[in-house]
Amino acid sequence: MAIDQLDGRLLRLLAEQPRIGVLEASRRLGVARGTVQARLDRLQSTGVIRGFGPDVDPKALGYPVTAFATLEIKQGQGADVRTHLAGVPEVLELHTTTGHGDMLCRLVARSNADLQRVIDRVVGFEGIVRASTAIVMENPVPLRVVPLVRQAAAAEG
Amino acid sequence: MAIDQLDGRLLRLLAEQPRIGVLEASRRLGVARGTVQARLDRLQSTGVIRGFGPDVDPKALGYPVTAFATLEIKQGQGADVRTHLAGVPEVLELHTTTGHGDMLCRLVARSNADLQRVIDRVVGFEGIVRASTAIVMENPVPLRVVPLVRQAAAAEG
DNA sequence: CTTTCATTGAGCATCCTGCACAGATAGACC
DNA sequence: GGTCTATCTGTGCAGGATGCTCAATGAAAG
Repeated sequence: MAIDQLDGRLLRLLAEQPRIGVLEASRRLGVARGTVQARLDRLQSTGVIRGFGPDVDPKALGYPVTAFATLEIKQGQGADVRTHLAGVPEVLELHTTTGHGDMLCRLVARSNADLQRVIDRVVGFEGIVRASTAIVMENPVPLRVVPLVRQAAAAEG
Repeated sequence: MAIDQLDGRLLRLLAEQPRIGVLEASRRLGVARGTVQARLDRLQSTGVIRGFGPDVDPKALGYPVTAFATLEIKQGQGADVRTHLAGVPEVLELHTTTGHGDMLCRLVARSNADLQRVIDRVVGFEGIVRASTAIVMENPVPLRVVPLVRQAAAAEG
């Protein structure tokens, strides 16, 4: 579970050049091919690397609008709401949280007008008491893990 | 930019079996290898597929706590705040939004106590007026795009 | 009808993968 | 010191995949 420097370098290398193979990675890192293979296997079996799924851009799929909705849930309706939201394709992510709301979800839509339709569908469920939506205008920091990987590797010496 | 059924099936296949190659994909989809190769090239050049970066789990890296922070920014300090937050490794994502706050960011931390340190670092910047944090308890719907891909493919006939 | 484009199937040389093996190195432990 | 375990290294091999090209087919568009 601990990440050492070599793991960190490997992860960063994969993040920047995802299409390189094990052999090429071993050359860039200056280690033997078997080592890279073993590290990769370990990183995957320990769950550090969940997978190599394609990183799909919703914008390019025709969903350029992103929003975050904070939902307030009626007591005891959590499970039903989760099931309901999981059935909405435009719900990309759902978290239950502490704080003012009970849930936070990430939505996408084809347009601002379409966002209304999505929100109506999301909140059109009896377990949801209230929803407040924040539309994303800019995304100065896209989802990233490289800085975290660097820090985790440094922490382990 | 439009996604047809074959693109949709290819994307879903890649999402479920990320380690298969072009040849294996062509077999599963029942099309020629060159077709898969051409589709993949097109999906990447049009930006639908941003890449195949490793999907790293912060929890496995030692950061099991996730939180969302809504930030209120002093007028005209946006650029500085963005730069500041981009320099914090635990900030995985940052959006500027409409609504009650001005920015929304995703944080991770090593523990609830560590989260305090992260938040202090995040808000320890003069451009930030106020911050409210929601700690994630559960993640019933992890980040996903497959349902969206299915819908986008269906919409294009 | 003609043009255009995507798909197909084939071939080729090169390269990579998965696996195995023995030797070297380092740390933990008694 | 001696021993054990784990990791890294360098090597080899067979099988398979990749990137590329080509001509032919088919279908849709003008």
